[in-house]
Amino acid sequence: MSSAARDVLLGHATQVAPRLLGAVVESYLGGQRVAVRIVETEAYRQDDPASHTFRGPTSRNRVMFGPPGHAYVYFTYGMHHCLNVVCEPEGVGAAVLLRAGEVIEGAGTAQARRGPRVRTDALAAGPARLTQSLGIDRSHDGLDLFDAGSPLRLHLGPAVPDDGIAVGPRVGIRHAADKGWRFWLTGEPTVSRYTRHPGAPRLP
DNA sequence: ATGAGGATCCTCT
DNA sequence: GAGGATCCTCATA
Repeated sequence: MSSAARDVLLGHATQVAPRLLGAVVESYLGGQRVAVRIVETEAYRQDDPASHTFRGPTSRNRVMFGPPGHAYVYFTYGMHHCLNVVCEPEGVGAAVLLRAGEVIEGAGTAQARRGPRVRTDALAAGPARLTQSLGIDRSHDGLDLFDAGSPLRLHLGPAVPDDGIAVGPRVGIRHAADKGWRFWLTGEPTVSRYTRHPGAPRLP
């Protein structure tokens, strides 16, 4: 990984999350090339009741405690996978969930994976939709996103100016739903639909 | 060994 | 806006 990328990823998860907006995830999984430009992210870290690492290392979350720049992929709701970029120094359990993006390469492959009726804007407009378009599952947990030989890579772009970024509460969680740890690019049609968890308190 | 719940999505009303 | 799909992971015992 370049020293510039390293500097970005070593930061606090809430700094890294907005910095990943506009970055491109490139997948060669399944022998097909699909690239997605990220438009929505969420920060998760160890001192955070909503994070998988809140109760310490387990076999599932161990890569979140590893070096930054690797993929943390988890399985949820009995059928969905979600992709995170591990951040902060090794030993700290922190990552950024990639919640939504725009398919910019391999739309035909993404469409085939998602189904023929899915609208173009919706191909990767959600964390599980994004992994499905990219062909990601639990077997890809731990991949180095900054290794030139990896079938799954992350390309950082320039930082987006603050006035192009919106901030709000994270989606689908019970705990710490008041924190503004979700970030998205304003005016993007591929941002996921916001569905507040039934048990979550409202923003002040 | 067991049970509850989950960083979601789709379909239908 | 509600409900079901579907199974892994973790906590408790």
